[in-house]
Amino acid sequence: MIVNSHENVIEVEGLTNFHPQHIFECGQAFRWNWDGKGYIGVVADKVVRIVWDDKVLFIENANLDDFFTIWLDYFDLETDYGEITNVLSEDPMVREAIKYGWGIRILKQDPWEALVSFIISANNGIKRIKTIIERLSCRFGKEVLWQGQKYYTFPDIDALADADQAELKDCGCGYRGPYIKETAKLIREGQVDLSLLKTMSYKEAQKQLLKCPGVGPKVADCVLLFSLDKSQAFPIDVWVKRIMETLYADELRYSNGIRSFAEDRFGVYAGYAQQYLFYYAREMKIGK
DNA sequence: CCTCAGGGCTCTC
DNA sequence: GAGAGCCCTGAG
Repeated sequence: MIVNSHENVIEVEGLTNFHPQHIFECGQAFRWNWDGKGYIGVVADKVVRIVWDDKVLFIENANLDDFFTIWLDYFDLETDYGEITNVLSEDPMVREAIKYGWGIRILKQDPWEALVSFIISANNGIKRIKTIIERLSCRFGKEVLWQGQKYYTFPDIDALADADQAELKDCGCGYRGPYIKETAKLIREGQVDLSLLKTMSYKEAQKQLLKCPGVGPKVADCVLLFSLDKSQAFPIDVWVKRIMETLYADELRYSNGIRSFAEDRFGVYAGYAQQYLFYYAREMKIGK
């Protein structure tokens, strides 16, 4: 991996297993949007555009300092996905799924943003999730300008802890409004300390997250996988449930549920396997 | 126009 | 542990 920079654009060469569409449209993050040239996203207080030409990754509006403090980690560029896909390919089902979802990377998002985002995700479609998060950011976040366009940071904890229910409702949160506000208050009061969760075990961190209203096993697993480096998390949504019951019907008959089966089968790579399977299920419209 | 499902959770029994 | 109900919106 060779990194260069000029005129506020980072160029990363020698990268493999990087497919922007699969990364940004697999439902792990909700603030990346295609603008005709690349994917524009807001991470912390930075707006960047990601352009990929099959050889070089361009990160526009970023300097070298940002690259090493933010983007290297955010895009999980130091993880060897070749090794992960090799190991997972021992399972013929996942090997097939990887054909469709190759180039996925698990983004290392901010835990607070991931927590709120996946509370919103409950019983909701990706399109509406994105709309709600944009409205929340627009109303409660801070404005960031880039190339004459306005973007908004994700709301901080105080902003949502102090939000009016009516405002949350206006943003389209529906019945999740109270969950968001109560979760924000719980974190502000220190009853759940997100900064400690990375150093905890998967099970301990999961237990903490489950204290938050609106957070059940699926949402907790998403937060653990997408923001807390818990690669053994295996979020089971309707898509993953369907694809697992389709692909592993026989094995599941003799196992103690999907979660337990995935843990045994995929181990610490369960989260990666889940991403390939989720993408595969949606592409193939399994069960539809 | 209608019905239904969507990266589920909470509450009740 | 099983089941109903849930804000709202896009898809059919």
